[in-house]
Order: sequence, then structure tokens, then C-alpha cells
Amino acid sequence: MSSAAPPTGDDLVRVLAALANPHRLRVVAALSRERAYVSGLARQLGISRALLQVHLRKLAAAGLVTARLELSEDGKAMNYYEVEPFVLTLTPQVIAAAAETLTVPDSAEQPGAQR
Amino acid sequence: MSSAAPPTGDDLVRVLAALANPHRLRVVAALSRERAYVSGLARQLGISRALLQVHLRKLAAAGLVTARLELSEDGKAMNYYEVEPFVLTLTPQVIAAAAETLTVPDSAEQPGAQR
DNA sequence: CGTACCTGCTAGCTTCTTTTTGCATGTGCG
DNA sequence: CGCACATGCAAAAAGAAGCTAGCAGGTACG
Repeated sequence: MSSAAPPTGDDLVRVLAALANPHRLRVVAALSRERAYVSGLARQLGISRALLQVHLRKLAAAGLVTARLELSEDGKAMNYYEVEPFVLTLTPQVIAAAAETLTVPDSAEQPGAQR
Repeated sequence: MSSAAPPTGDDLVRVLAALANPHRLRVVAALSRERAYVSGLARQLGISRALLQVHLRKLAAAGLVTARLELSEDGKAMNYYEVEPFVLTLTPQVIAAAAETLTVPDSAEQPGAQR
């Protein structure tokens, strides 16, 4: 999903929510410079591993980063993350299009019922 | 911030957070088609006025919509909202640049003091 | 073996966001 | 005057998100 793909409403919310956070912004920034493994990245950013994992998971769920498990020279398991080269342009029109495809939370509701 | 302005980190977070919500996406979508006043828009979207006000305030705080108070023919005060024609392109590089300018939470808040 | 790395997970607390509910104010009209 | 429509705000309830602390498992090296 490298270039300007038309995002569905739910996708868009997920991506925006994933990026709407200082820590996750810094994670994306760091990974855009160089891929990194979890522990090292946590040190680099000055946050705990557990916290970073949560943020990484959220970014991965939005498709903004991907993980690749590798074995280092000395046999340690290293989980390397890298950014997905996304390009997302936000305009009122793009949002209007995406909003059409928004999923309604649950049953009990259907657009155009009562006026 | 109409066209491709370089957003500061905090601005970016604010804008992304403002858009990362189904209701607010629908609000922007509706306003991009036609400006609307609060009560009417609430009916159109099927949500309460109070709730819509909160969402509108958040969108306005992010600079995505603006309000204009007008008097209708019959003297009622109508608060019309409209979208700001923003264009925001998100890429890892843009985020990396914005992340540089992120404000740190700062444990003790002191107006006027620099760090 | 103990230490130093790497990985992952969850329980529980805190904090922020979202939503509801209720009140207060103003104008025009039958 | 009371009803219908417009505006606003704010406290409190409900829910989601953020963060810490602790546990568990793996490999390598001195």
C-alpha cells in the first residue's frame, strides 16, 4: 500500500488514531531513518519496552510498520521493525469519500430511518 | 494552514486526533458538502446537539472547521460551521520532520520558563 | 551457573476521551 | 403565555487508551 490508496472509513480512523500520539510519531520518525529492534528502539526513545510494544502493535495494526524476526550473529532473536512507505493525503474531499464507508458501531441503527 | 504547510509536532497530533473519530469524520464530510448550523447538523447526523458541540469544538481547535454566527430571517441566532480547505500529506518523512518539534510533557509546568 | 542480552505477556492502576443529562438563555408566532 | 426552535455550558457517567511493574522464556559468554 505504498502510494495513494483510497482508504475505507474504518481504515482511515485506524491509521489516524495510530498516528495521533507523540510516542508513536517518534517511533515512525525513528524507523523512517533506520529500522530497529524493540529493545534498542526503546532505549533510543527513552521509554519502556512494554510501552513500546503496545505502540508498535497499534502502528502495525494500522499497517504503518511491519515486523520481521531475525536471528543475530550470536543467535539472539531480534524483532526488527520498519516503516511502510505510506503516502496519505488528507483533504475534506478525501474524508468525505471515506466517511461514506464508515461502519456503524452495532445493530440498532440504519441510516435513513427516521427524519 | 490551508495548503502544504509544515506542521509542528503538536499541531500534527492535534489535527490527527481531531480526525481520528467516526463522528468527526462524518462532520467534516457533511460540512465539506455544505455548511450547516449546529442543530440542523445534529439532526442530519443523528446525534445529540451537546455531543456535536464537543466534536465541533475539537475540530475547530485543530483549525479544521470554523464557526460564523449569523442571524436568520426570523431573528434566530444560527451558528454556521464550514470546513477549512486543508491539504495534509502524511508520509514517514513528514512525520519525521514533525516529530522533531514535539513538546515534551514536562513534569512541572511553569509559564514563562524555558528549558 | 550467573549475568547480560533478546523476546513476549498480563494485571491493575491512572488518565484521557466520549457520551449523556440537565440547566440556562434568547427569539418569533398562534 | 406557552410552544417550537435556536444557542451555550458543565457535571457526571461510561468507556477506551496509556503506562508501570512483574513474570516467563530463550541464547550466549565468561
